Amino acid sequence: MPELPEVETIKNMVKGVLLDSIIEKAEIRQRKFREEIPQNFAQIVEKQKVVALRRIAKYMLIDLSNGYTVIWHFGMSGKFRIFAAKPEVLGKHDHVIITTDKGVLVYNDTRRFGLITYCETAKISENHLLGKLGLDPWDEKLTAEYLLAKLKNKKQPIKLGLLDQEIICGIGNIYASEILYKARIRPDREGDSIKKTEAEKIVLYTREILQKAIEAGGSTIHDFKNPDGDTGYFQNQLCVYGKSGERCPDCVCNLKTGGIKKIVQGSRSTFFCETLQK
DNA sequence: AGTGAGGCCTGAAAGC
DNA sequence: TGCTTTCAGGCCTCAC
Repeated sequence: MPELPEVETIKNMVKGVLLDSIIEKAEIRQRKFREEIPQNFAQIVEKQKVVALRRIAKYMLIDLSNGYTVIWHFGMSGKFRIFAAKPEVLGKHDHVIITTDKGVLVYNDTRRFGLITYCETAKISENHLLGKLGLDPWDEKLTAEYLLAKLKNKKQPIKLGLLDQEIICGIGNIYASEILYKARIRPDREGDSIKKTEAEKIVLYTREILQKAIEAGGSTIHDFKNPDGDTGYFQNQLCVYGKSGERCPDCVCNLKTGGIKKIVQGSRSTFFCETLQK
């Protein structure tokens, strides 16, 4: 579920419980996720101080005082809740409970597509999960030229190019549709058909949309909840995602054209306006 | 090498 | 009402 803005929201909200705290206990009630939680996970993190919280792509990183970093991914349905003390009653999918001297984090992940592991902080760039990731949206190396070079000879639709975490990392299915809408580019265009001015728009709107989404606390389409139990608000600003048949906000045409279209690409839904996106 | 389909899991919502 | 099918903010692996 969570894309970059939602992970950023989660990171900001767990700061109070995690940053500069001492991890007293890591209770693992379920180990089977996208990767199994390592057997010695609790041993690695317990009694350590949290020295930094970071986000890389859709991963949250927790840097510990012993030179290890916890790598946490939320998959489609992962979420935290924050408590002052461990709740007496836990839910079916409350899989991991982190107790610090500042509070308790309960990790709930219905579908278990998330992932929790660790690696040496110094070796993050070699990590198999993090090492191959492309540029962060705000990396200054992300330019129209970079994007064009990555899209060269790509016959894949541009929408799938935006979802490719080895090009730009952090964009997910909602924001890919939104970015292409703002850039006025049809999602089914071949990657290598993108012109320089269009690549510039993609870079610009990637940053703008993700930034606005972070400011709104992310998007809640199905069940995203931040650690306070609240939904995000960016869904109210979405232009096309999930709105097939409706009129897009900037459209000059009428509904006789059928409104916003939904197509399937790479077995995921894409939404776009046939009138405005060329 | 690059691409598309299928799979991992569970539950909500839609369809019949 | 109840059963079946479809779909979901991600990502990996396997065939071609």
